[in-house]
Amino acid sequence: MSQTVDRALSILPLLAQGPADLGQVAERLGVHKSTALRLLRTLHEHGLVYRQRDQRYRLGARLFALAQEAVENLDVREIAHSHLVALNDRCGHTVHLAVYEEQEVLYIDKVESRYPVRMYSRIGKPVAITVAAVAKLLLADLTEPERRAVAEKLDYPLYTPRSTPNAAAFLKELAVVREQGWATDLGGHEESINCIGAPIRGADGRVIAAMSVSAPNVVVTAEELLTLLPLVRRTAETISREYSGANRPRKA
Amino acid sequence: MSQTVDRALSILPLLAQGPADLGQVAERLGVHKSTALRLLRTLHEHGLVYRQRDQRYRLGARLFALAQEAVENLDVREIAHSHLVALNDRCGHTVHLAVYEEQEVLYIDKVESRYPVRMYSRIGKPVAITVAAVAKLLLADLTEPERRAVAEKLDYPLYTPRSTPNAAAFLKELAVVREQGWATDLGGHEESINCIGAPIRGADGRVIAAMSVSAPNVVVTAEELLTLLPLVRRTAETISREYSGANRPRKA
DNA sequence: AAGTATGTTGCAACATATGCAACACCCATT
DNA sequence: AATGGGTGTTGCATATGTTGCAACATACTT
Repeated sequence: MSQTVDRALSILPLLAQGPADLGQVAERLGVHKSTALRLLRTLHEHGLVYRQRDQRYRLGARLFALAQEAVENLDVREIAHSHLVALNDRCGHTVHLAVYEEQEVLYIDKVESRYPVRMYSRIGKPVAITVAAVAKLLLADLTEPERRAVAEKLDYPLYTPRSTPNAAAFLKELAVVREQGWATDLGGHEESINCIGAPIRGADGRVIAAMSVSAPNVVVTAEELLTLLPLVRRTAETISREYSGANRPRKA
Repeated sequence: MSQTVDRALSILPLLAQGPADLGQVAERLGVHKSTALRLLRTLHEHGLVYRQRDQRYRLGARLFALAQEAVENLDVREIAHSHLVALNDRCGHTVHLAVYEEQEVLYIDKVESRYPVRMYSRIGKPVAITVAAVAKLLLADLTEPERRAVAEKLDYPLYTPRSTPNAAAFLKELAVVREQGWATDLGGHEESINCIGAPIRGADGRVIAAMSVSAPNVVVTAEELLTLLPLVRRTAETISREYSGANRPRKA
């Protein structure tokens, strides 16, 4: 809606891929060098962009501070955290918390496994949306037309042979998840890693976040992991209740 | 340099303090509602701002993704991480890694203490710059006029009676740190927590990052903590060497 | 049903962002 | 030393894009 701002903001994802110099930025934006310079300067003044000693630009530190403050404003996270830690204490595996926003699912909290073999993931990283247990839970709660719209827009990368192959399969899986109230990812993202997850609901029953427990095959089999399901669901329900209590209906 | 972009970006820190509606944003920006609307829409399209169900705006999820990618581009962090983990394995305490950028010091990595009593800190959070060991190390490496300029611009909050009280004391402390090549924070931020830190240097000898080990009094006394100093310094030097190797002088 | 608060749109007037061309600078190369 | 290509930077005239306005929606109160 605002061309100038639009151009300026387009610089950020561009720099996220790695440092770039003025010429590169200008070229990839399709604008004159002097224009790019002025946009970069403005971003710089706000700390979103940093100029390295070789003159190239990269993303700036203020970005962290902002992301930090943003995450601290998410009350689900605050409420959930201690419960996630408690769950990790009991089972030892990696615990994740994720939300859905603007067609993306992303982790907003994580408690690391106590086992030496850890899976790679990171708060803030977009989740593999077609296979992750938390993604299924969050999308399953959308209305039917929304689900279809999203499902059709997605790519279905075959991380493994067990990955969700296409929109039809994904929609079917979402229906199952919606019905049963929990979800799994059995080797769909990485061959040797399994997850089980449960939804966290607001006072109105809508899914506002999802949590999961992940563990590699070498530590526990999928069957053993599934025995944790009741515990995971109970934890999710506890968080839901606490969240609903804190966020009274119709009060802002 | 660009008024429009400047205004748009000013919205972000504003929203960092909490959700706000259109009117509030417009007022605090000093522009007309319609202008604010268009700026917010642009931010929204880029995912930096999210519109909650009560129509209010808050910071968006893309911000995390960006911050995440930003931190992954910092090669110091990548190189240092395994060494920080190893250090934590040996001593058990919380280990931090921090950098200086644009008048701010911030944590870019952290390995949690193995002890049950943990200190509060978070990657991305700006560091208490006048007292933290890592901050002293990073600032001590600036040129004398730079140090003076920064020292005079800072506030000196008295977190505890042992906090650095003013610019003069801070500059004196920086001189000491610069001389000895390591730094401490003995109860300057929180009464019961002590830290020791060491600098990480690039190929040209300049300090590019700083690391520290922190532990509360109830776990180890300050004297005991200081016995770890040689280990901390060795770790910092190892990281420095590796970093200097990876970043050859005058290349890229 | 009228009234208030909020978000939204179209438009005309102006301010502002734009590309250009010229300049400054750094470091290779000869 | 001097030349040349590469980069980043500045001033300026043009017109493009942004602005505030006023009118319109819409939702929630009284």
